[in-house]
Amino acid sequence: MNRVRLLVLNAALGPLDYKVAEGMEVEPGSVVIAPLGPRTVTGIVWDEGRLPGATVDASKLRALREVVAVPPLSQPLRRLIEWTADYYCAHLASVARMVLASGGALGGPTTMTEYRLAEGEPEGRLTAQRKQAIERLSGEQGTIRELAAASEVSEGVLRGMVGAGLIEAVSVAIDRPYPPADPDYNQPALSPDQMSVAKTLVSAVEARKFEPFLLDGVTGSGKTETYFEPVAEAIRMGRQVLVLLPEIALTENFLTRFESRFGTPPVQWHSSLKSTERRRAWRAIANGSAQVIVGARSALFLPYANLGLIVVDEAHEISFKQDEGVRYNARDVSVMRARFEALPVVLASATPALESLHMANSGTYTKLVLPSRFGGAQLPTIKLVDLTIEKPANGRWLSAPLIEGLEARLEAGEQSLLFLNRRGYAPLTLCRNCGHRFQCPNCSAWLVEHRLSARLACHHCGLETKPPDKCPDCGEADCLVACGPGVERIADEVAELFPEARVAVATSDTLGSPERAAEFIAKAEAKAIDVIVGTQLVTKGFHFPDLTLVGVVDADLGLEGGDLRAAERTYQQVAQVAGRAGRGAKPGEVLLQTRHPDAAVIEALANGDRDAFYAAETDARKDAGAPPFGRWAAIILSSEDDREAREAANRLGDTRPHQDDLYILGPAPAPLALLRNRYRYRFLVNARRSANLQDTLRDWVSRQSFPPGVRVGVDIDPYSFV
DNA sequence: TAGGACTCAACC
DNA sequence: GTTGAGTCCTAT
Repeated sequence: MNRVRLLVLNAALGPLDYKVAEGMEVEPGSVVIAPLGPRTVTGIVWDEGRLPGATVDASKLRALREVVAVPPLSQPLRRLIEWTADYYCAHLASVARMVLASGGALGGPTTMTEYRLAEGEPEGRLTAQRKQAIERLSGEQGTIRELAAASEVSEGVLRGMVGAGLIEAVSVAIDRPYPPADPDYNQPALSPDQMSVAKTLVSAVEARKFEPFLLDGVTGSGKTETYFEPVAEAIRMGRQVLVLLPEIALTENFLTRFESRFGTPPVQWHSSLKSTERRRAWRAIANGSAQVIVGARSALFLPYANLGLIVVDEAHEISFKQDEGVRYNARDVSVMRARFEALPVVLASATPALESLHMANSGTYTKLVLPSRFGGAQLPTIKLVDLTIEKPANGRWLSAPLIEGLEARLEAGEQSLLFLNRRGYAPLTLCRNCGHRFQCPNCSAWLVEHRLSARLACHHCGLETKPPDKCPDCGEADCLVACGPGVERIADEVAELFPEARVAVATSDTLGSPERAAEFIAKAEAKAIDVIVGTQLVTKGFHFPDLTLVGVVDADLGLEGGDLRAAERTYQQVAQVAGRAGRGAKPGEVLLQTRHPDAAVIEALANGDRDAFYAAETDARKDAGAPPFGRWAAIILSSEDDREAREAANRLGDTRPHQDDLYILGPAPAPLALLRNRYRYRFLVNARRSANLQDTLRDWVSRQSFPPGVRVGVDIDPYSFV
């Protein structure tokens, strides 16, 4: 082969042809560096004939610069890249970028220099900056850039400290191997149900062929221990396993359980890995030496050398859907990857997405059921508290029955969990004098007061400001009033009601890092916390045996807003958080505060009638032509200039396709009409299953050209409708 | 008339 | 996406 076609890692460029230099060995999947104009680009040698484009005259071809010293991307992975780009209307280059996630992992040196504080007491006087660095960097090691971020001191100051001997350089080998996991380290005792499910999955791993499973097990049924058996089998066979988790906050719990089963923690992959760890993990994954990889959705696209099993835990979680860049759903792409790689994939959940359940019920997925809790624990009883009758006091959010429940648990020395899916103290802050509402300047959203960090924060763009002393509108001092509850406010209310109770707030603000999550779990397990007040972060994964009361502060919250999956999400969240109660010997109780006790979802939750909920939801989806019976897509146009965005959207609207199997709504201002300083307009597309949705959208959007400031994003199977 | 702001096409 | 070339404009 002396002429090759490259997929170059540049979204704006189509495939480019090159000639292979004399003596250079390439094959499909080879990662190469190619000259491009005065620059170079990274590219992947692609299969002949699979990247369409005009053929360039041989005389114009330039020679490839070099072949990067990493294993070529496998054929199944190349098919997955093509499928993902095609299905989600994304650029091949953007998908390929996710595979080569860590540019630094490609070639490069085998050792890296990291820095840490030098041993011994620093001598002489220290500047404030240096002092701060010394205080904050204790126990830290990383590149100068990482240390600068950790200490909030500039890189220049740190380099100066290296020169002064206050910080020392350490050489770290990138390819040092991970300790091997022992499949027989600690075989747990499984229930008969678990054993039968485990056996099925182990055989599937041995069979080395594509088979999707829905592992449908009630909360506390021991799904993790069950799927550890096929994981062990894959390790014995020398094959790799990928376990996808929806949130980093859940990783800590998983790591502990994994280590006690296999004797060593798995390899981790997530966005906050340090660059050295990232390179190390990437290379170990690509050369096959990493055995079990636990990661967030981005781990799905890594170039596994020898994958034998994929597990998607808490597969119903919407955080598997990526809402920026390539808008893919890791749950669905996992199944496709398993298909291309010919291996089993397990979607595990206590509250499966309707789509997954539908696939299982129609026989496309093999359904495995764990119907009861492990160790004889009972599912909790669920009671409704009708807030229209049991009204909390003015400015309070906890009803009398819930307060009584808390009191009883405190007296019995048991733990309680209050769930409210709202971070911060209050969702809205206003001026009592003039009514001024604090709004994010970059987004159409209120600023949320966070008292723990004394900030007003926008949950959409990350803006944080100090709460002002006086109203910016009318100038009145000390006039800020909080409107509505957030978890911090609920925690305050509990502290006022029970001053002796030890209350902990559990949100991404307080448990953001693995260390803090671990600290929280340790404290909760040691019963150093009486009442946990948390957001959706506490709805899954946690296992506290003495937690016997779960209070859902506002069961209706998820039903508001125009989300097409609102009912399902409410059901899942409440069912999951209810599942935290009574996981040990003592039975659990769940109190749902609601203003709509007659709503179908709430009734199904109260009666513990999952089938009724799914049946009602199935009917509703059928009527609406929603998944799995029809399909949705969104097109979002955005620009920093409102008029430009609106005009582009209107022009696109004028050329909309007219088809019987496709309904197009819009354009309309997106529910979040301003996000990160960009004005947004949206189309919603509802398609029958018979419609060729992607081709139609691609054709529609590509016929039009947009001004450079306008971004057009296509979202297939959207979850977020903002 | 040098230099800045901007547009545009090519990159294999 | 990035770059260099080309065009137009303006401050000196």
